[in-house]
Amino acid sequence: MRAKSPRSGPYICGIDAGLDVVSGKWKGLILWELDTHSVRRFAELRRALSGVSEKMLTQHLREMEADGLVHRKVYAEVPPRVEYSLTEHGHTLNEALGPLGAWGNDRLRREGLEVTPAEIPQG
Amino acid sequence: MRAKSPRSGPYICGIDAGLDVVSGKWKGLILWELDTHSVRRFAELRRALSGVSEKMLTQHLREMEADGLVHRKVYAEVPPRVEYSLTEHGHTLNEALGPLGAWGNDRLRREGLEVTPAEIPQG
DNA sequence: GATCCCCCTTACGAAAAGGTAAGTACCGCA
DNA sequence: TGCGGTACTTACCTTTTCGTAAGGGGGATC
Repeated sequence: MRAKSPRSGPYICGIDAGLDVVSGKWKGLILWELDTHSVRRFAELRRALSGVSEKMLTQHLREMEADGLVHRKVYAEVPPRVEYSLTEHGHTLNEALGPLGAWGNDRLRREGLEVTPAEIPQG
Repeated sequence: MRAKSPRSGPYICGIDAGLDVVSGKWKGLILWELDTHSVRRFAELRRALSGVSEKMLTQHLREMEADGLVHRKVYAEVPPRVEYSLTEHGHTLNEALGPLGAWGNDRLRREGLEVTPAEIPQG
């Protein structure tokens, strides 16, 4: 199921290694969502990331789990219950992305770019 | 020649808008290289980014120019001379990427990931 | 005269990323 | 009995991204 091989070649620098784990259409948002809510279930994430497909969501979550960013806790219940949360590394990564988010907000403002309505998290 | 359409849909948040301009195999490194040397010619960049093809380099530079990150100055000489440098926005973006770079360096260390030899810029 | 350097452009193709749709197995509710 | 909810998996297809290879037009160098 793994769509992203664990990286073919070596990394070039820290930014390269940092960008690698967040490159993915929804990863930044997953990080932000898990940081603000601390614990989220699969369906909650799916509703929060409007437009994401179930396939992409599970794929991204698995990759982020493999990268040590999110923790996945499965309850042996029926119906199934799975809870996602950030690991310590995921939390520090989210903090490291703070300045980039601020820069991005500036960019949105100064270029008058379109932003999805409903939610405009200031993250 | 534009390989990346200026973004189909709206942005979700600042991180989304920030990641959009740096997603590209060599963009982080171009940013870093232009920040440390302030002015670089095409061939200099090509040598610095070992492994990049000319096509990708020009493509990335054009996209970053369109995004207002780099400034492209062409001298009407022969042989042609073109100098690239960071704009103000490119510079602030690079600063905003600092924490991510530090996080990435931590990741490289703690996971013992492979890094390209020769150059290990601490950026 | 041949080759190299400069800064690209173009064409072609492979690989990766992402989207769509359906199926799984079980349960509660009406 | 049928539908919706839980958390996925699988197959198939399109789009995007990246790489390879070649050309181009002039000048300098050997």
